[in-house]
Amino acid sequence: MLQGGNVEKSKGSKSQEGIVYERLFDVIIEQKLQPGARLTEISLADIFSVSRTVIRRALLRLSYEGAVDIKPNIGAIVTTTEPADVPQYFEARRIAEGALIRMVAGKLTTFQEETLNAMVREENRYFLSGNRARGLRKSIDFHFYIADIANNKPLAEMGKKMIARTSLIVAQYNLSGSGGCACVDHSALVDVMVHGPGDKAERMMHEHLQHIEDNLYFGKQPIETDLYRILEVGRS
Amino acid sequence: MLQGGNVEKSKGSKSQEGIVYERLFDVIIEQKLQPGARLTEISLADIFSVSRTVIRRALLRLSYEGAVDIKPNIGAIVTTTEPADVPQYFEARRIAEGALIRMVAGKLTTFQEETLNAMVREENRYFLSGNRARGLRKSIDFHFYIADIANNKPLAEMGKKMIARTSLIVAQYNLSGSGGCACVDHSALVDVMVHGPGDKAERMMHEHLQHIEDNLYFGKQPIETDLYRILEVGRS
DNA sequence: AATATTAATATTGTATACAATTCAGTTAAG
DNA sequence: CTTAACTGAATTGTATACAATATTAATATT
Repeated sequence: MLQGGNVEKSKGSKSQEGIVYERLFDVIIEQKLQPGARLTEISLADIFSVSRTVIRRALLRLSYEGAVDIKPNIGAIVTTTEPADVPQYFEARRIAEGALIRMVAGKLTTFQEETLNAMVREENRYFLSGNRARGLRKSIDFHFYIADIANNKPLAEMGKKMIARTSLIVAQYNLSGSGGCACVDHSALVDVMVHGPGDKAERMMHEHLQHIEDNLYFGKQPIETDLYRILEVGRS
Repeated sequence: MLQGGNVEKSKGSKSQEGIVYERLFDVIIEQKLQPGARLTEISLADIFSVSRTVIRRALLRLSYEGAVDIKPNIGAIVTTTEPADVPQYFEARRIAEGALIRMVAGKLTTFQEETLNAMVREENRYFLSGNRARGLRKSIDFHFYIADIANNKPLAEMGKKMIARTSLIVAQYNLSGSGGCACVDHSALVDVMVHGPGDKAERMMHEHLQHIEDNLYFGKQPIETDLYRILEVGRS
C-alpha cells in the first residue's frame, strides 16, 4: 500500500479509515472499478457501516494518492486521465522508478532476490490460470517491492504513486487485459537487479515502461467513462 | 503552493480549508513555526473562526505534503526529521529537481527568463535588507517556479514537496539563518537554464543542493524541538 | 522520599444534524 | 417545438455533540 502522508498507522489494529482506504485502493487498482466510476459518500458509508466522516477521510487520502478525483460539491470518481496528459505520468514514473532500480541494482540480499523471483512466478501463474485481477495486482506489487527495498522513503512513495497512477491509465486505455506488464520483462529486471550495473538496470526499466506506454490505445474518447454516466442516467 | 492532490480548487473564491492550508503552509515554510511545534485543532479553529472539521482537513492535507506530522489520538506537529533520514530527502529532491531543470534547460521563454531574474533580484534585496522570512520565501518560490514551468504536473508536485520538506530540514538544522540557498547559485542556475545543455543544468542543480546539505549542522539532538516541549511543560 | 495508582483535564475520533449546492425533471412562456 | 425558469431530490459542506483516548495532576502506598 502507499505510505499515505505523515499519518502514522497503528500496526496491529487498523483504523476504520485505513480499512476503507485499503479496500477501495485494491478494487480500483485491480480494475474492479473503472476510471470514471462515481463514489458517493452515503453508499460507501452504508457498505462499510461507518459514518460519512470516515469515508470522507479515506476518499481524501485516495485523492492525494491520485487514485480518486474529488470535485467540490460534486463528489469523487475513480481518476480518469486525458490522453494528452498520459506522457507526463509515464515520464514521471520512468524518472522515479529508474532512480529506484538504480539504487537497488547490485545490492540485493538473497532473500530479496528470492522474493522477487517468487513474485514473478506467482504473477505468471495467475495470468496463465486466467485470474487477471490477481495477476494485475501481483504485477503492481512487483514494482512496489522494488520501490520498498530502495531505502528511500519519499522516492518510494513517489514511485508507488506513479505506478498506481499509470496502472489506472492502463485500465482506461489498454484493451488487451494484460495489464501492460510482460512477465518476461520482469524476469529480466530481476536478473539485472542481481548482476547488472545500476545504469543498465535503469535503462531496462525505462524500456519496460516505454513498452507499456507504447501499447496504449486511445480511442476518440475515454469510452468507459461516458458509458458509466449514461448508464446511470438511464437507470432511473 | 503545492498542488494538493486531486481536489480541484475554485479559482476565484478559495474554500475555507484552502485559506487555512495556505496560511499554515506559509508560516511553516517561512519558519515562523519551528519544527516540533504543536498544532491543536481547537486553537486553530478559534484563530481562523471555523469549525474543527475545516481545520482537520487542512491539517490532513499538510500531512500529505509532509509539512505536518499527525499521530493518531495525539495530534499534529510541524514535521521534524531525524538526522539519519536527512540524506534520503535531499537525494529525492536532487532526483526530482534535477530532472525538472533538465526538462526546462534551453527552452525558457523570454518572459520566464525575466521572471526568474526578477525573483533572484527580489530574493537578494530581501536578504540584504534583513527580511529573512521573505527572502527565504522567495528562495523557495524560485525553486517552485522552475518546477512549474517544466510542464510535468506529477513531477512538479514531487519536486515542490521535496523542496518544502528539505526547507523544513534546513529550518531545523541550519544555524546560519540564510535558509541554505546562496543567491549566487541561483543566478548561475538561471544562466545555465537559458543557455546550457540539460545535463549541465542538472549537474549544477545537484551541486547546489549538495551544497545546502553539506552546510547542515547536526547537534547531538534536535534542540529546538525538545526545548519547545520543555517550555510547554514549564509554562503551566 | 519515591513510586504506583487513581482522578481530572485536554485533545482527538466518530456520528449526525442541518445548510448549501448541484443536477435532473417539469412546467410555463415564447 | 424550443427554450427558460423553476421545483424537488440527491449529494456534498460545515458545525457540533458525544465517545474514546492520552496526558497531566493529585493521591495513596511502600
